[in-house]
Amino acid sequence: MEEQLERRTLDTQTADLLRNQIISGKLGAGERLTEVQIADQFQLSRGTIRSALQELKKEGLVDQLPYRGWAVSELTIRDAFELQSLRSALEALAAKLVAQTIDDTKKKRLNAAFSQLCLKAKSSNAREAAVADYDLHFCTVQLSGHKHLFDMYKLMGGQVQRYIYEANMLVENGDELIAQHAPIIDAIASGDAKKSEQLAYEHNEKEGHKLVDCLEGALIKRATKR
Amino acid sequence: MEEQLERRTLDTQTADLLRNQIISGKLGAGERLTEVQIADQFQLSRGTIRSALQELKKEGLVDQLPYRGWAVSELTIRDAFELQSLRSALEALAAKLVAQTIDDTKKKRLNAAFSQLCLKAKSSNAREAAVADYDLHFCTVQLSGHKHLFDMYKLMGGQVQRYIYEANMLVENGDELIAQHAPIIDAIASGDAKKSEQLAYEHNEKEGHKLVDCLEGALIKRATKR
DNA sequence: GCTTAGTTAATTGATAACAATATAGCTGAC
DNA sequence: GTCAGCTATATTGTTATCAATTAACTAAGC
Repeated sequence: MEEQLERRTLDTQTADLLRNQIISGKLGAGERLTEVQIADQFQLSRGTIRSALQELKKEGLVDQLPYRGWAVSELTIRDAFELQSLRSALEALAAKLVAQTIDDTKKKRLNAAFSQLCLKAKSSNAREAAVADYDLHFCTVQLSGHKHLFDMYKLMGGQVQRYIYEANMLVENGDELIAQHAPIIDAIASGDAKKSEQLAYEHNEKEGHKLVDCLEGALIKRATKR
Repeated sequence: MEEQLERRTLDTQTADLLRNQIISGKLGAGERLTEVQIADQFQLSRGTIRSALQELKKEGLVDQLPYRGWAVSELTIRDAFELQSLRSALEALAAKLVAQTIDDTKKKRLNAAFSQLCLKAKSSNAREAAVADYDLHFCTVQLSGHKHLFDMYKLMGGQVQRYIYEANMLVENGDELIAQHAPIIDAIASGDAKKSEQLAYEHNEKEGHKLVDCLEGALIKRATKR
């Protein structure tokens, strides 16, 4: 067991804080941010804040307006669609890789994440179910052992969680959510790489269309409000 | 016509310079870098260099060693394999999207890139052919109109070009290179999304295995030299 | 009234200085 | 001789300051 103790620099800590505020909507889309304002708020220097904002820029959560400041990025329907199609491609690859290297440890972790999803899907609110859904896919990416894939997935994680948070009404039917994921998990656990890949890809593709429909209602108001 | 005039900040310019040096091998894997040394070399301040290095860190070209410095990242066979499989997934998605939205303008740009590949494959050295290969795929990603996909592809571009540069002997046979790509281009131009996706994916998967074999020879020496 | 040049306030771009940390080499007890 | 602890040095982490740029405002000229 590695006692990693994780020394975290101030800029990464601030990035984490701001990221959470954006994902949770506390900082709304389009909201303007200035380096000095955040620096005052956190009692840190501008350089540190600047570094944190640059991190979030890479993740697509804020836009940099040269010499004018920063703004929380807008989450358009197009963005959500694009992110969903990227998830499809990446998660399908992950599913294939996990199936190819499945063992007891991985089965255990996979089942744990799936159980959590079942729990949340049945008893809890839609948003928590959506988060459990994301966690399950995150788990497969982790288990794939593909470092570059994992890094990429994390990089888009903020934006994905953001539209998940926004579109929590996506999951109307918990049982359906479970039914959709069960065959994927089965395929991975049985080591059928081809099938795992195919199912994971199709699942996300289908969800993509539903997502766009769903977000249209939630976002169209804000889009016109500019 | 937009006269974009592209104002570039110093940190991005330095990042570009360093990136090229790493891709071309002028800065070799494992080489140590210090902020002050680079700052002196370019007559810039440490803050600017720091920002540039952080950019390259995101692209996976340098590693940050807390309180100890920076180092050009090692390019392992595992890395090359992972990057190749990621390319497969992303380029397959791109091929599908381009096929779905193909028009005369896109056909023209695609054919131009393909012609360039044919030219380099026949007359020129292997490295230039490999670069033209990369440019062709870059072109499809661009034409897909998928902004997030494009950003991600660019983000891994540095590392990909790096192993392309390293493994220039990969292309032994120019005609084969052309023959491999022709059906993909045809499928895209004819608007067959499903087929485009399938062919692009398979092409890269196959190349992946060849790549690993090829790199094993080139990298194994350096790996033991540590 | 409309345009245009100049002015000012706000904000980042870039630099320089200070603080914290990790590594390596030295010293001395055992 | 070896190893724990100390110290010096190199290097980054963080802060503070100066410079450059933008955008909004103002007023003069037509």
